[in-house]
Amino acid sequence: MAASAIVDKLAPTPIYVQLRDLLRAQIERSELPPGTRIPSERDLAERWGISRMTARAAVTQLIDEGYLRRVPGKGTFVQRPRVLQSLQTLTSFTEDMRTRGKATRARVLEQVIAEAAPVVAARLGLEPGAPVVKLRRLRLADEEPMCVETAYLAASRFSFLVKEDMTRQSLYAVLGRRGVELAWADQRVEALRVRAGEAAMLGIPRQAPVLRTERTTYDREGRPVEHIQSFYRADRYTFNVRLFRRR
Amino acid sequence: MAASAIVDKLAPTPIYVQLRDLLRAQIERSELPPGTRIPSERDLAERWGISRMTARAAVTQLIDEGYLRRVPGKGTFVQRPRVLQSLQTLTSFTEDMRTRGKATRARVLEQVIAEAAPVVAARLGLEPGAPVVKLRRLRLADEEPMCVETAYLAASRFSFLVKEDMTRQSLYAVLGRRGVELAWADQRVEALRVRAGEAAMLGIPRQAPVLRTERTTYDREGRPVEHIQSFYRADRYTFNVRLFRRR
DNA sequence: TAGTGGTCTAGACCACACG
DNA sequence: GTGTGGTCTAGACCACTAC
Repeated sequence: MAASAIVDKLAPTPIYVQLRDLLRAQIERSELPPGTRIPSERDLAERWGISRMTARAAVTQLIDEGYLRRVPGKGTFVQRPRVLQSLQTLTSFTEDMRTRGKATRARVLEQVIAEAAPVVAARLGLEPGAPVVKLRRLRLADEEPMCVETAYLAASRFSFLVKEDMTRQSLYAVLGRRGVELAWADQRVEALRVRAGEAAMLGIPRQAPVLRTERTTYDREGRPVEHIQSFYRADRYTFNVRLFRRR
Repeated sequence: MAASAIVDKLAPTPIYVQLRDLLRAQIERSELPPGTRIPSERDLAERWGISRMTARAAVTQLIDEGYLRRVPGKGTFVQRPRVLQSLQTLTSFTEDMRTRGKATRARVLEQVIAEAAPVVAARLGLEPGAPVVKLRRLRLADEEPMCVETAYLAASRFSFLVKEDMTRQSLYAVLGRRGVELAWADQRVEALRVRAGEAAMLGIPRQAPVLRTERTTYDREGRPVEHIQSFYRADRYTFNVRLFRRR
């Protein structure tokens, strides 16, 4: 590996970001195959004419991203690629279906301001009966019914949602345009026998099993943003996650 | 906050670990309530007689753990507590039930060396037909059947498992004692109608829905360790996760 | 203007791995 | 012993926020 001067100390991009992106690119192009030892932090520093702490910052981020692994006394090694890429877990229905190569559409069943039921209020950190936007949709993937989804959001912050056209748009996309940055969600998944109303809409037999999910999503400040209850057709949908072990 | 000399520079524990634990304890005891600005990095450094970079290391870890949040130009603030604590997601059945306050026990149905079916082999990175440890158990929580679980592990590495008593022990505990460090897992959750055999063992009616999960777990080196298929009683079990949004 | 986090330097000593 | 990552220091300049 030649010490080409790709890292630019005068550029507005931090040096460690440049080095990080460069190393990541090499790993993804398999120039640094899994198991390889990358240059030591001192080597990297000397090669790029930067300090060791800066080189270390780049390496640390790639470790957090799962590309590298440090072994004290031995070196830093390229990890074998993860089966799914990254922890892209919290996704909207639309994003979810897109990665599966399906086109999505929705039939809006309700899009109103309503009073929060106690459970919903608790999840959203509101008083019971507080006004919430209620958005109930039948969601289709490649024109086939996939799930019935009901979303609740505090009307005090998100009343604009009752005026949006929600047949084509992802709720997350709309929120994103309004500057809402979603950060994490707590989700619960269970199996149920379908109820009559949902059975008809989903086009499945009575008594068929459905996957019910309940999700509360929070923004970067830790404020609850939405609470969503969904019923998925069990014959068309599985829920996939990557779990991490607590150190 | 008095500058009591709790941080010990001569102790074997790194300074930033001491400061991190101290700050985390204050947050968890609500001495630093959500929204509070914690002292600036320079303040912390001066108070504890350490350098700013060291103080910063402590803060950085608490940010990764979700306790704090940096706002450039303003300060570092305590995050509101997360509903479930942390990302302790990848857990064994035993660990899972313990956090719900239930005692666990297992009935071993099979504990043998078998040939890997194609699906299992693919997940474990083996050739079809390669020898695997097959461990099939009925798992009870407070003496009530909760799930039927079948675990597969490469016999080349884990043949010792056929000799372990698996009625009381967590598989993860056994692996841990042998130096296997689990890191992450890919899991799939779906809803199904129960099959006759499992219905009888779980003590639920035919046609009842069950939650089927399939999990492949990897160690810190990224090698697949186990592949597990489980059927959970839908009336007794829900699957909970915390999802994170890709930045 | 003063204070904050974001980045960076050029050193240092330590425990651990390996030959 | 040499090399590795793990930790730590005592400064520095920057962009941003708030007053």
